[in-house]
Amino acid sequence: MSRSKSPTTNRTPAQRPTISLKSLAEHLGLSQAAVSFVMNRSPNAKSIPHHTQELIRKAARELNYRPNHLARSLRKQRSYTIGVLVPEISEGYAALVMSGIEDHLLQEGYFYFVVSHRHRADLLEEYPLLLQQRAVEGLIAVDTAVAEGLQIPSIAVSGHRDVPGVTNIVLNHSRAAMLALEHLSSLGHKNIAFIKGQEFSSDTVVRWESICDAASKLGLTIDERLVVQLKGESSSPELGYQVTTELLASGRLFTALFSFNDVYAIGAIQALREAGRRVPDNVSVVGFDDIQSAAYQNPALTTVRQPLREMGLTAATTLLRRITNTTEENYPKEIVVEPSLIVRGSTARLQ
Amino acid sequence: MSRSKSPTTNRTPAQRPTISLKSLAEHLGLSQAAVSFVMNRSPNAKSIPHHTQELIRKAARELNYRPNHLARSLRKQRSYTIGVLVPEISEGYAALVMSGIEDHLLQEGYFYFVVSHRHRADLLEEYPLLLQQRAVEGLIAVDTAVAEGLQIPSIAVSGHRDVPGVTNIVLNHSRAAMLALEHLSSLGHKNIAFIKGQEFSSDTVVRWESICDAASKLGLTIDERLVVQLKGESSSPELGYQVTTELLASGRLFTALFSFNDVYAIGAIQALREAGRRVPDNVSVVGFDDIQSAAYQNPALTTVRQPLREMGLTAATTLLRRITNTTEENYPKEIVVEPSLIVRGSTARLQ
DNA sequence: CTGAAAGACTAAATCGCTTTATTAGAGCCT
DNA sequence: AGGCTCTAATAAAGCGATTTAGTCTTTCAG
Repeated sequence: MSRSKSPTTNRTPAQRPTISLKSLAEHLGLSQAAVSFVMNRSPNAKSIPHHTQELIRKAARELNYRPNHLARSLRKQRSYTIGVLVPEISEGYAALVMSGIEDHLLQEGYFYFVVSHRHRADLLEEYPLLLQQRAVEGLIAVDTAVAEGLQIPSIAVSGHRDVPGVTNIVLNHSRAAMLALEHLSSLGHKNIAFIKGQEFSSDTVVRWESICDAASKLGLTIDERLVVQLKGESSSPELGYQVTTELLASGRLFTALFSFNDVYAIGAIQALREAGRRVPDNVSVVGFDDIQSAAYQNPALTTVRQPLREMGLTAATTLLRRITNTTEENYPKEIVVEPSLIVRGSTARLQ
Repeated sequence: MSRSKSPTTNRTPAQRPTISLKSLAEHLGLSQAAVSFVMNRSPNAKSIPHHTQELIRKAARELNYRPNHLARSLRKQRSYTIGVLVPEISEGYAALVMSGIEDHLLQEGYFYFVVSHRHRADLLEEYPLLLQQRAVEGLIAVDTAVAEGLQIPSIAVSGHRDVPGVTNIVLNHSRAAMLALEHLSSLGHKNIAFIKGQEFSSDTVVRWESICDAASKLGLTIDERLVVQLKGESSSPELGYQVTTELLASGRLFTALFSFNDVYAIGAIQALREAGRRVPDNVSVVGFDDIQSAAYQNPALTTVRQPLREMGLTAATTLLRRITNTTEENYPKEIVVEPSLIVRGSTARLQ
């Protein structure tokens, strides 16, 4: 199959085929058990003399022994694998959370499967089952409403459903809304337009409620005619462009716009610009999330930052703790993380 | 553990614990073999009467039988799992390729592990081995120089190393360079600055060579003093900002800038703007990749588009073909994909 | 009435490991 | 000599499937 060009220069161990415990044991003239004990530094190995242990390790190295993880998982009933369920990989949101997740998991010797459901109900139902068939020890759902009744510890990042057995990692939404509106209000804005998230996004409802709350606390009134709702599966700036165009067409006056997220804010700014409205001179725009490119828009985007990487990290840490803690009785129901307002060039004092 | 609130309303099958083949067989009073035959629609099942088959399937459904994938993999020596090695899970390059990969893999019943090496040499060496221990049937390396001597079929997306056993999926770089330079040249630009990629990026060398080639074909001379090289691990626009600032500080005249990728182009535009140079009036900027936000920059970014999703898709398709084809003798060594020039607002005729 | 073929299954090996229980011998004590 | 403990291991069960090689009926042609 893989005829090596120069069999004499096999530098890396990777080049030689891997060997089973059985053949290693046979080669050594020892039992599989003995070898297993030593390789795993199991307490049972203490009766095996150092000399023999060295012999075993040496042979393992030379014959390139690498235990088959499948067999080990099956036997130990531990797969050291978890499942990550995201709406879509290519979105900035999921990618950032995932990178936080990965940091912790791989460090702890876990691997993970990623599956993206693209908001399809059938996949949303099927994937958790498939993952469980593959013996994942836990599940992290990102921006996804997980079904009830999972058999394994689960974490929802921005899941917003109170499901037994699931730890929710959520942003402090009232604070987030307050940060944004306070900022706009302090700049003198009163006529604020809003882009609401799609219905399938699990953040949509709570975010909107928080906005209404914050507005009333600040004495701002929300004009329903300045509120547009995103529709459709896509998560490209195009959507923000569309709804903003509609908003402009309606003719209602607004001096500020608070978008559901940065991506749509970017589309919105484009639409405003094309309509001859300058940002931030005529309209101030606030985004949400603080994705990488937010800082590099023109103008740079003022936004409510979600600590997405940290949320992923927290998700992973909490999940592993739940997996290794034998007592699952009082797992954390909710972990709240704090937003921060990043003021950049897309907002300015009302003139 | 999971005390169900209302045990009478167990709607979804997910709520009941899964059961083993053994217990299912016992419950039915049949052998495991018989059940296995039927569940897998194996040819051996043809001697089992329809009536019994139905009984088996019914019981499987009711008792929520879901075969343990670990056990199955171990026995069949097929894991239906592949490994994906990326530099970093970010919102840009890797995420797009991954979404292409995922599309095909999941559809075909494969799952995949993602690992990111962050350019660390130890991880680059270790991860392929760990993945093989986990019995992945193939490997896709994205923008990563894979080590030699893998025991499994492997695909490198923009890998640029001629490693036996690896199928390379590469962009037609000479065409890419030609597209960009032709465009700039036709707009009258002669003094073109270049941002070269970091040394660790596998595209860097071939891209630069293609640029030199194309330039000489077009009769353009490259002024070495207008070439800056990116340094450092980061892949944020900040880096592009920095090198462009240096470029400007050097005082050399240039009317166009070709960036290693869109992300750095975005940073570069920022730097140009802050230095009082207008894009595209004073300087035309061409990016590379066509990431999502490229279209929504201000000005919208002219860029050489890499079909990243398609490259991921091709990688997955090719890999699965290699896995299922028993004859690995003449696997494809290289698959070339074509770039396209997306002309937007960041380039203009020299004035 | 017999032998072969078909029908309806089953027993048991196997994948590669972990882990419990057991053993065989050496050394020491009484 | 017999009984202990300690050392240095090993045998074998088991994880949960798949799969090969049967076994026991029944049917049916000759």
